[in-house]
Amino acid sequence: MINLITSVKIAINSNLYLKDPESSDLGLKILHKGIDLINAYGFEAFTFRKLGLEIQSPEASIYRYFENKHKFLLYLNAWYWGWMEYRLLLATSNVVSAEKRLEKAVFLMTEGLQNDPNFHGVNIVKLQEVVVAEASKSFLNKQVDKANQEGAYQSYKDFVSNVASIINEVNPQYKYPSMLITTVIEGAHQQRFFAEHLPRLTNKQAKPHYLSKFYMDLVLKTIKTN
Amino acid sequence: MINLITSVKIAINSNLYLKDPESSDLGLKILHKGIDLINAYGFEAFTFRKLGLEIQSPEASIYRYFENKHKFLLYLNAWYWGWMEYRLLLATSNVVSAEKRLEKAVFLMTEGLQNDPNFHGVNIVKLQEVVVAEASKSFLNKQVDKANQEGAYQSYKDFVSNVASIINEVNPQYKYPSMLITTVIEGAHQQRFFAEHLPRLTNKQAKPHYLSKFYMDLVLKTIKTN
DNA sequence: GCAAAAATGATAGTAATACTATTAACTTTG
DNA sequence: CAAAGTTAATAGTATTACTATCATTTTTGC
Repeated sequence: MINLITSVKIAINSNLYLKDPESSDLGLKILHKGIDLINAYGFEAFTFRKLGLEIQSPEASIYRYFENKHKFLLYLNAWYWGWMEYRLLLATSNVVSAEKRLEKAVFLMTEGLQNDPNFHGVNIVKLQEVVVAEASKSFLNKQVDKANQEGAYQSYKDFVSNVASIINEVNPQYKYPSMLITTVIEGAHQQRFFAEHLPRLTNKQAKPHYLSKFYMDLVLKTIKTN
Repeated sequence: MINLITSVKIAINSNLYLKDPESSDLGLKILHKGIDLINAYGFEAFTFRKLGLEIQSPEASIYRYFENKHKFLLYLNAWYWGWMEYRLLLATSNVVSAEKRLEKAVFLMTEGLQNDPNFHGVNIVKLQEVVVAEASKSFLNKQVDKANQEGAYQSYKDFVSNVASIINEVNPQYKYPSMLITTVIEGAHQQRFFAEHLPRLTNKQAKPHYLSKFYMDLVLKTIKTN
C-alpha cells in the first residue's frame, strides 16, 4: 500500500488523553516508546516511570498527557482501530462487488502486517502486536461502562459497523453480523497468540494466510442462508 | 443435572498451588471468597489483603496456599476446565451419534449456567462469570510460556482436545478443529461480555439460547465439506 | 492423654507502583 | 521581549505485592 496522502490524521476521542500526544515532540516520544515498552515487557510490567526513564523525561510529564496507563492503552486501541478503518476505506472503495469487499475486510481483520509500515512515526507492526496481546484488557474490567460512555471504544465500534454493513449487502437476511465480525477479529488475535505460545489450542499451518483463509471460509459459510 | 457421585474431585496441577486449598477450611474459604471478590471487584482490584480481611485471616496465610494472585487465577481456570471436562463426559457418554455429541459440547461451551450448581462448595455461576471476564488475562501475559511449561493450561487443552476428537468423528477431513473450538469458546465468552457492556459489538437476541444456536450453526456449517 | 508436627494468627517490614504537588527552567508566541 | 505555556526536577503519599518472624492453636500418631 503506497501512501499518497500524508495529511490524514487518526482522530481520537479527546476523553482518552489530557493533551494530544501527536501535538509535541515529547508526546510523540511517549507514544512511540510507550508502544515499544508495552510490546517488549507486557502491559502489566509497563509503568510511566519506566517510560520516563526510557525517554529521559520525568514520570510527571507523562501524566500531563495521559491520566494513567489504562487510558494510554485505550488511546492506542482507538488509534489502531481508527487506522484500521482508514485501511478498510482504502481497500474497499471503488470495489463494486460486496463479496469482494467482505473478502478484503476479513483479510484486513485477520492478517498480520508484514513489512513495517510507519504511519506518523508509529511503528504499526508493534502496535498491532500490542493490540493482539493487550487490547482485551482495555475492556475486560470494571471500568468498561464508564470508558464506553466516554467514547473509548467508538473507533472499534465504527469499524465493526462498517464491516457489518458489507455483510448486510452480501446477505440482507443475516441476523448476526456484529457477532460474527467480533468473533472473527478477537478470534484471529487469539489464534495468533496461541500459535506462538499455546500451539495445542490452535492448528497452525505453514501455508501463507492460513488464518485469513480459515476465517474467510468460516464467514462465507456462516452467512450463507441454507 | 443431578449429581449421583460426590466422590469426584477436580484434579488440579500441583504447580498451581503451594498447599491444596481443598484440603482445609481456610483453603476452601480462600477459594469461595476469592471467587466472590474477583467477581465483584474484578481481578485488578482484587488483592490477597482484601481477601484476608474478608475471611478474617492474615494476608500471609493466603500466601501459604498460593504464590500470588496470578497463580490463584490460573488455579481457578484449571478448576473450571477440569469441571467442564467432567460435564462434557457426563453429557456425551452413551450418546452414539457424533453429531449429537458435538451439539452437546457446543452447548456446554457457549451456554451460561442457569440454576446455581454448587460443586464442593464452589459457586460455579460466579466462577463462570470470573472465567468469562478474567480468564484471558491468565494467558495474555509474558509469563505464559513458563506457566504453560508448568502445566497451567493442561485442563483447558484437554477439554479442547476432547471436543476436537468429536469434530474429527463428524468430519475426519476437517483440518482446523482446535482453532474452531477455541474460536467458539473464547468468542462465546466475549459475546456474553459484549451483550452486557458493549452491545453494539454483538447482536443480542431475546430468544433463549441464541448464542448457542449462533455458534452451533457456525460450527456445523464450517466443518461441512463443500 | 500427650508430645511433636503442622497449621494458623499476629505483626512488622520492604521495594515497587500509581499517582499528586510544587517550584524552577526553558520555549514558544503575539 | 514579556507573558503564557511546556517541561524538568524533586519530593511525597497511599497502596500493592510480597517476605520474615514468632507466638498460638490444632491436628496427629503413639
